[in-house]
Amino acid sequence: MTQPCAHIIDDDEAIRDALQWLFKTRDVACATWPSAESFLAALQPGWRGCAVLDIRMDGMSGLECFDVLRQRGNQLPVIFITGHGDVPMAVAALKKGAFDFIEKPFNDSDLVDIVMRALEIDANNQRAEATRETVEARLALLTAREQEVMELILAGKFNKVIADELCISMRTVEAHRSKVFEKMEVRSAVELAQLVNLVRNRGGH
Amino acid sequence: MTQPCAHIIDDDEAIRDALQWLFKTRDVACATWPSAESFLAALQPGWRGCAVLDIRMDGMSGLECFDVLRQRGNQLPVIFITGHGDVPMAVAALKKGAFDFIEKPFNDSDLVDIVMRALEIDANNQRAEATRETVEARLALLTAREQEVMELILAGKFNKVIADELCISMRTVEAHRSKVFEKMEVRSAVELAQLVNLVRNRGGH
DNA sequence: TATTACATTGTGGACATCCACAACGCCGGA
DNA sequence: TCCGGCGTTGTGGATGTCCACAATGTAATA
Repeated sequence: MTQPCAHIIDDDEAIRDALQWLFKTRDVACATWPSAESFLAALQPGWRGCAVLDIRMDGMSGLECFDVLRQRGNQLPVIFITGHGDVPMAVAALKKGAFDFIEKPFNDSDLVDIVMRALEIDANNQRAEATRETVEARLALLTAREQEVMELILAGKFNKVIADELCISMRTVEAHRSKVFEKMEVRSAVELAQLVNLVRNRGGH
Repeated sequence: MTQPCAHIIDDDEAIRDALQWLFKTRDVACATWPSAESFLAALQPGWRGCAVLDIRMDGMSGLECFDVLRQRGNQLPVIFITGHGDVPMAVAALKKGAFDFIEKPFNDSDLVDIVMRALEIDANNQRAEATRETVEARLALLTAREQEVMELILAGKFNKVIADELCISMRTVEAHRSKVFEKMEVRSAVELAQLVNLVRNRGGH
């Protein structure tokens, strides 16, 4: 079973062990990985928690690992750790969406606090993603025509107007409308709008 | 008239002049301020553009200036510049919502690029804010009762159900509903939902 | 005190939506 | 070739919404 945990990715065994021990004493579940490659190879979509990622590692660097993670569509909060970081690197990492960026040596309690905040954020993300996926799944059930009708419903148009625009009878629109409601599991146009707005809108940071 | 411009805030006159010249040659409108205090004293809500803020200044620091700006509800993109920055400072600034954080000496073209991106972002924000304010203004016209009814409409409930929940007649609900539509300038419950969702939802970065 | 804003309710009709029952043509897969 | 999904359309009725016309009571304000 995959419960939320902090994934520690560092090629230095001493640090992995130290962090593992640190998190253990603070009751934070964690897993350790000796390289970016091993972590990415094991990673499953659906893993929750966060990643504590060392930047300078043999093989793939932490920064590259982060890019791959995001390319795979994984939105896990990532906390970078580095002993040789500079301001431009930190700025670039955060602007790309890293959760935090700290330098060694760091204060243990600070790291734990950051990780716990990251875990909280991820728990929220999980709820949002679950909702999103549910809605997307329902949307996927709609035929092209039904989606077309749905858009016009969401624009607040009357069946009569929709019928005119699509050059079909009002009765047909009603049929599609009914199907849309059924597949989307809503009982009114307003509920539909609320539901669809859950997965749209939230764009453009 | 206040057109979008880059506000350069630096206590070093040589730098102000240099940046002003730089922006002028790149056709980027700008204004200069010799201190955080002078900028904040002149600042009007509604000013658009971005701020290029030196961190180390006599009197109020750039970081403090940023905090005051945000406390006032101003969302202008802020680009920090510093000659003595470190990673934690940069990280803290970005996590608080700074647009960018660069070190001196910096490449002129880089700064111009950053500022131009900031100006773009701000132009988008302006549109979003304008919409938001329009909707908020309409919402403010609603009486308490009307808002109450509106919430139930947005929940997708029938007038009959709303009447039961508020212990009033269906006719009264219809009257409120009508008033809500009129004041919100929409013609259907779906339009209302779309409009209100523009100002809700977009929370929780 | 007179005015105004607000919440409340009723009647009646026009219009829109929801729904059950019924049917036809097209197209792709078994 | 037959079946099933899909888009299409119709009828008719129950239910919900929109709106004009009309009215009453309360509270705050000018």
